[in-house]
Amino acid sequence: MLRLSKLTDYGIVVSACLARSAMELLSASEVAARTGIAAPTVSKLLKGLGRSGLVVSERGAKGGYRLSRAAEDISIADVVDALEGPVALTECISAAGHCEQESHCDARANFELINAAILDALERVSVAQMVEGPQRQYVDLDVTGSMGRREGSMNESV
Amino acid sequence: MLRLSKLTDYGIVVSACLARSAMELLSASEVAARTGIAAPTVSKLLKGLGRSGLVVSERGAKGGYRLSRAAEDISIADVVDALEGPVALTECISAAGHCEQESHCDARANFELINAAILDALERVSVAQMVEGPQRQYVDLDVTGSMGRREGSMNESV
DNA sequence: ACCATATAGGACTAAAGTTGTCCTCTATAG
DNA sequence: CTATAGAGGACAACTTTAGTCCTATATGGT
Repeated sequence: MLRLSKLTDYGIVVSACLARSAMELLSASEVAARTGIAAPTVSKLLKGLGRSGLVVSERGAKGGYRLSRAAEDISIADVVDALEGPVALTECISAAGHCEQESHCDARANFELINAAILDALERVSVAQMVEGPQRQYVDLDVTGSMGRREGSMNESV
Repeated sequence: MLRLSKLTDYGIVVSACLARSAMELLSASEVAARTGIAAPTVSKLLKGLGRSGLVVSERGAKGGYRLSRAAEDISIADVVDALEGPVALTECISAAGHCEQESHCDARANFELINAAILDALERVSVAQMVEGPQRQYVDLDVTGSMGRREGSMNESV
């Protein structure tokens, strides 16, 4: 578990679809057709992404959606944030203090760190990269070189 | 969002509680009293942790639970895994292939990388550390110094 | 031997969140 | 002025999660 909601997952696919068409205006139904996701759902997602400013819309006939900025500048964290709100691994991170423990809760500070690490992982991948295919870059520079262990878990082979 | 279930969150607290008492045997009700979590819930969690081998139990009067190995050797990822199953950010990571896209899904490989990075973050913190309080080590090297970056995250100092 | 205490395991209920659909309103191109 | 397309919100079905309870089994102490 520890899973992204399906809607958010779709949201990333939808964003990637827009990224593929650069700055072209795509209607919600066009996106639905291309991604295979049900039209009303795509519509809902695009509205949500629009509210957060990740995509911009044009109404009326010939209207549609496009990304508000370069796909390289939109991270997965941005999309997740737009659709599910800020990443907060545990309740005590988002909601302050109604935790009976608090006093003897050394855990919290550590949770915040874990949370930050996860957020970092999500920020490090852009929508553009999702379109491009497996990211050598990411693998080489981040997971291997740093994000991971000191000796690099994933591909030492850098 | 992108949140751990509350039960898992409690599970970590329960594990930390056992860690605090070293190898002493604690009954479920004792743990409940110490953590402030409802007794039946604690009981349920301990059973779950027992099934995964993270804690060992002794039945009968004077029975109770204790960690099966040193708290240093149990990571948050272990606890999450025990209680919610393997970390899988998206469906396509755990369940193979019923995704209409698959063909033009460059996303998947990237999801796997993000997933690995998150898993890594969870593996890097032990239950023992949750008890010890804020991890200077981690803080200095990761959040402060870099958190993301190439310079070694949690304990470069290894 | 018996009883009190504890865990094992599973059934079950209630609450909450997630998904997905639909309807009405507004804006724009032709 | 009409067809198309987004905006916004209501809502119903479904799934998951959280928490409780009950019965069976094991063990220590009297």
